[in-house]
Amino acid sequence: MSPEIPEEGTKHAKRSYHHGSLHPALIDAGLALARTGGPSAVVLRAVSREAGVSHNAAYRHFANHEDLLAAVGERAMAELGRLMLHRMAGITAPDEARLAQARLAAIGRAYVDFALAEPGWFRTAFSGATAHPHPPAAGAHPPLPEPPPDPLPEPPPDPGTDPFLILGAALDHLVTAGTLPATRRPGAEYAAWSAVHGLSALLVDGPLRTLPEAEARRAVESVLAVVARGL
Amino acid sequence: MSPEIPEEGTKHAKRSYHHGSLHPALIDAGLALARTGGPSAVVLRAVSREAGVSHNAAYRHFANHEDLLAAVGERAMAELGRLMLHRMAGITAPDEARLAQARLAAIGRAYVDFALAEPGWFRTAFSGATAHPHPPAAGAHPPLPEPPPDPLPEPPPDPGTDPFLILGAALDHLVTAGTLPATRRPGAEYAAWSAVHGLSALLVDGPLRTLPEAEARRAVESVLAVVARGL
DNA sequence: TGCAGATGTGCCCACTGTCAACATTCCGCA
DNA sequence: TGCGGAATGTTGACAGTGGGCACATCTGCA
Repeated sequence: MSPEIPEEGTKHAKRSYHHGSLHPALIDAGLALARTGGPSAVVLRAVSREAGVSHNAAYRHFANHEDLLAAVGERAMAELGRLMLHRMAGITAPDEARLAQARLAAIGRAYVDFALAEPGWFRTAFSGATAHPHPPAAGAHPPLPEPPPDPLPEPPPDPGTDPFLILGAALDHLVTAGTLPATRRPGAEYAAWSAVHGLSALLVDGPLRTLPEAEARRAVESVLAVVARGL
Repeated sequence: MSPEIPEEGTKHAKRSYHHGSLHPALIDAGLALARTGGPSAVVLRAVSREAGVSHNAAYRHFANHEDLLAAVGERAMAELGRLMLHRMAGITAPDEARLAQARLAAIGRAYVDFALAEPGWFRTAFSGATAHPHPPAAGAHPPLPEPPPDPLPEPPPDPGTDPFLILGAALDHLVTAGTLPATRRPGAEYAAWSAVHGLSALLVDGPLRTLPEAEARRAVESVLAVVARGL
């Protein structure tokens, strides 16, 4: 209304009408809000406010609220993938077979640990409409062809951090190490992923939410053991 | 404002100021809304409208929106349990061992089928704060002691329809049939439940949402096979 | 230099959950 | 029988939400 002087940069130093990089700034702000409050905290207006911009500015970068939430969820998913990779990298074993097994268990543990340590991000990662275009994939995975460098503004945010692909690689390793019969490889990710994701969901949001820490730990190991035996 | 004649019963016949049984009516209305729209469709005002009552009337029966949603979720959960029981009842087998195995598979299939057939209810059942007081239960389940008939207005809505308890009974059956070593019984529900719940969540809301029907079927069987082998 | 498209702002709307004040009805007790 | 308190429903208001529109401001390219 009144021609008040707008305080000259309320958070970000140089900002005169044009933010410069609102798109990533909005995602970052959303990620911060999602971390503590889950997907429902990723409120368009709060995100815009956090980015030092009026609501509605976001509509220049995202089609709608759902679109923004999906972008934030994708980042949260990548965060999960990053933890899986990190844990996997720290594993050593006397032979290839045991290495492959230990790695599978490690990424499984990482999955649940992430859900428990960052429930806000976990919920957000799976709340969005992040419709993975995972094709049937009932066969073997070639090592990430990724033929056309599609001209999207955002390069697919680290294709290496996709939890599903990380799991697939771990299962492939199990095959080459001779631990998993090749005939059982197709579809194996469904069982492994489902078990670990289900436990995470039940512990974070579901009826197992009240399980005491120690019992939860035991449940994780129990689930991992069943999967290892059953694959 | 103006003293208009209020149409005399807009849906339920006799209703003059007092509804008579608003509490269950609200839950029923919520259940109907949840079925098609999931938990986010269980809107306080819409539910009240559906029950033929002004918004805010619900506050005489539920502490807040979350409370109502939890009640609706509990009913949706019971619906899931009902399907599991129904499917289990239809199973026959030449001997006890195979019967127990087939039953376990049947309730697992029922779980996923329910999620796929009634995604709205499935989401609602697990969205609410229905904090099951499932204690550690790492031991054996005595056959539902249920000692004090607690004076709650709502008798625990059919204790027999609790999916978790149904699963526990099926696993117990596996033990008595000699298929599952008793030493492996503790914690077995975690693996079984997690696998089936995880697959459901991934198929309904998660990255596997775009999986074609046939592939989804295959994934279910794959997951069930791994669990059966791994338990 | 000028102007078209990109980006950000203000104002508006319908809708939501929740609160407080009020109206109506029911039930137990005299 | 009657009456008063406790349940139960209603009305109106509030702040906060996602979203649409017109307009302001800036940036890059001819």
